[in-house]
Amino acid sequence: MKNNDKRTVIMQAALKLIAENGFHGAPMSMIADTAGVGTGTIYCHFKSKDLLIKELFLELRKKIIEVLLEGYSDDKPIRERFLHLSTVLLRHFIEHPLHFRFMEQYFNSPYGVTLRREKFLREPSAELDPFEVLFLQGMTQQVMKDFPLPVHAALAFGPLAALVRDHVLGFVKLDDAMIVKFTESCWDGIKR
Amino acid sequence: MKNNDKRTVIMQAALKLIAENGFHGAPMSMIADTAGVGTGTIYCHFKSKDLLIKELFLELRKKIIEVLLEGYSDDKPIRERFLHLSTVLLRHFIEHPLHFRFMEQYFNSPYGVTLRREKFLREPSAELDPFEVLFLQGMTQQVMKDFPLPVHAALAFGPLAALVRDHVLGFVKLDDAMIVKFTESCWDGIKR
Amino acid sequence: MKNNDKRTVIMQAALKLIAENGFHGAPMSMIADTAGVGTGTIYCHFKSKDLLIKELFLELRKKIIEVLLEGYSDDKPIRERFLHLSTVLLRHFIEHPLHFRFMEQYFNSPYGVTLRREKFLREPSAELDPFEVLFLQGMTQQVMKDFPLPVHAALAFGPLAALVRDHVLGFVKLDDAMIVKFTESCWDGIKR
Amino acid sequence: MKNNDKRTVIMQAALKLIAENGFHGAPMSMIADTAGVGTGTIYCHFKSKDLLIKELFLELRKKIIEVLLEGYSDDKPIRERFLHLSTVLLRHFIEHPLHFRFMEQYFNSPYGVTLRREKFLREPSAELDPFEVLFLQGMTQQVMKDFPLPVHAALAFGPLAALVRDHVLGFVKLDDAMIVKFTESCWDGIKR
DNA sequence: GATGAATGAGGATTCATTCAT
DNA sequence: CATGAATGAATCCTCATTCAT
Repeated sequence: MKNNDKRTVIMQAALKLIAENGFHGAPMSMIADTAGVGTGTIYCHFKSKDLLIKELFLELRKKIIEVLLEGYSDDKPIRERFLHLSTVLLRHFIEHPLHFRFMEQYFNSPYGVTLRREKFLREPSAELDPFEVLFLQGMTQQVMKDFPLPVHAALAFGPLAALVRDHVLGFVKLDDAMIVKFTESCWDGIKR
Repeated sequence: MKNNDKRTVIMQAALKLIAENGFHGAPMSMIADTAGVGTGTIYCHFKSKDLLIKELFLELRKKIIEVLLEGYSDDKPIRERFLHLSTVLLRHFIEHPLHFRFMEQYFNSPYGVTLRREKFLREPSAELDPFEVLFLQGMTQQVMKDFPLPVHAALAFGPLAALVRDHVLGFVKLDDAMIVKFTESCWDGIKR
Repeated sequence: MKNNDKRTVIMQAALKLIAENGFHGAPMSMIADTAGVGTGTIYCHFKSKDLLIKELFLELRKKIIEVLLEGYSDDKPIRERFLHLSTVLLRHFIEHPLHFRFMEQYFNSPYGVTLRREKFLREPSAELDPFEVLFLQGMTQQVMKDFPLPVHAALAFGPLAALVRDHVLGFVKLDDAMIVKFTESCWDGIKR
Repeated sequence: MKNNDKRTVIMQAALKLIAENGFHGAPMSMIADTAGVGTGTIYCHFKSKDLLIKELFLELRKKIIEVLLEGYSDDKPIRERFLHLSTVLLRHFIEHPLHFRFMEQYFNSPYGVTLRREKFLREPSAELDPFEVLFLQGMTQQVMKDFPLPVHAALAFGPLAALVRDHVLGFVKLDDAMIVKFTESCWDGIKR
């Protein structure tokens, strides 16, 4: 437990510093200070800065997937499912701006490129994420436009990421009504 | 002419390296090597790395605005204008992947945040970019949904940026038909 | 203990190199080499070159003040006190030529000017150094000429500094008799 | 004449910048800018920065010697001659603070050490400067204390340099009465 | 002679990582 | 496991000097 405590505290510190200052604005020594541990201690838990970042990413992603799947059912209509997923995701990032900022940094960096490349190259048999399943079904049911998956992803996540960024920076204020209208607009983009 | 030659060659080298490796993956020494000049030479033309980056950004933006406004007229219908601007922008980035990658790095960095903040804080009287004018008119004419400008921007640029990123990384292949269908989908997202 | 060892060793190296070659003839890398440590190590103990220099100065000054006040008493006659202070100071520098050379560099640089300015501008209530007290009392008792403090300082320290410089460079050889005669000559300059 | 113009203008610029900022605060490019000439031009007139500095020093020294010898006669009594030389020198530096600051930088640097060493090692037959002649005669006539030349130099120039420094930095204000009293005090230090 | 763009060695500083305690 | 002092490669930038025009 003590072990896990330190580990968690280090990840929190890294999350905060990287989200606020970027990878290069978060030296290991600063992460250690913020976490209240010695520099060397980080290396007891993570083999390198790269791996610390990668693990942090995996954890945040895991959390996101959990949130997305909470109360989610494949039985409901495509549109409803899309709106549910989008809304939940949007709310999650609004509530956890540091998570969003970190993920943004991550994807917009060699890490992210590698990740996407791995995803792109994976076996078709590999597990799909809920959005991918949704898009494929949506096209099969002819409810959604016929596009390659990355295009659908772009139409669905692109606006979301852009909007959250503006929100996090304080350029827009998003209330519930706006969130609903916004996700419906995203749906308008992909629906047939 | 010679003067401008070196300057241009340095900017090209910086563009390439920053686009491919990010700001921190493009040391001045590497830029100099790539440009085939001495390290000090860069400082004859740009006072600092920051200013080199800033000038590069301004140049690329200027070029983009030129391209956007070429053959653009305020007289045409909103939808047509939106499709024109989107298509031109999309094509421009597809043809100049390095420009896109650079702009992406730029916006996703303290530089970009500053820039957006300045734009956000500016006087309402200041000049609007063509997209902003378009959005405002679209709302006035009740052709487009009623949203704050940042939301429209998110719905319009978000997918575009996301798609170009995937294209640049080789995850999608965009032909003309796809481009048309894609930009129309973006329009579907913002049209009333 | 180990900690203090390195710190001391670094300061000694800096003292030697700066005394011999000036601030600009003592790069951090050379100081590190001389001290037998890595370059980065210096920055574990001193935040910057400036601060290393400043701390070195403060340490040397502290040592000098200690030496000056050892066996010094305000009760003795002005002349005797002056001769005591001058002699002790002269001997100290002769025994520690590096200290002298460093102090000289320091005072003849922006550091020194700042220092003198601070001293000049300080509150009259602030603590005076032993020489200043001596000069003021000397004038009150009408044993010394009536001059502003800086003039007395010039008459007292000017020759001393000039002589030590020549001694350090090997241009004069100072034996005990000469030291006595010299300090008495300085007294002749300021006595009434 | 044009030739000489540039040369002079460069030396003036170097004098000003070095006096104000030290050798390392006066890059060749800055000297060129201040002088209103191209960087390369300096090298048409001076083979290197070192030589520019050395020539500047020689010129200033020449000027000083001229001023010292103006109206100076070996026939007058020692004391009068000393007071004349000291006063003239003091006034010269007060009127030309940049000259003083430059000379100070020069002497307090490897240049100065070299110079003094050369002077020290020179043939006894070589020409003596007026002060040296004066000191030797003063000792012969038993008007002055019996000291090696460097000690007399220290007693005579040390206070002067220290005082001018304080004056230049604005720490003392020297009027005519003070100058007289001060040089007499210097004489008190060396007279028998 | 005059120019100033070009050069690259050199200097201060940062930071991921190691290792002795 | 935890620590944090030590390390040195890597980075940005400066500046004396050269040389083609």
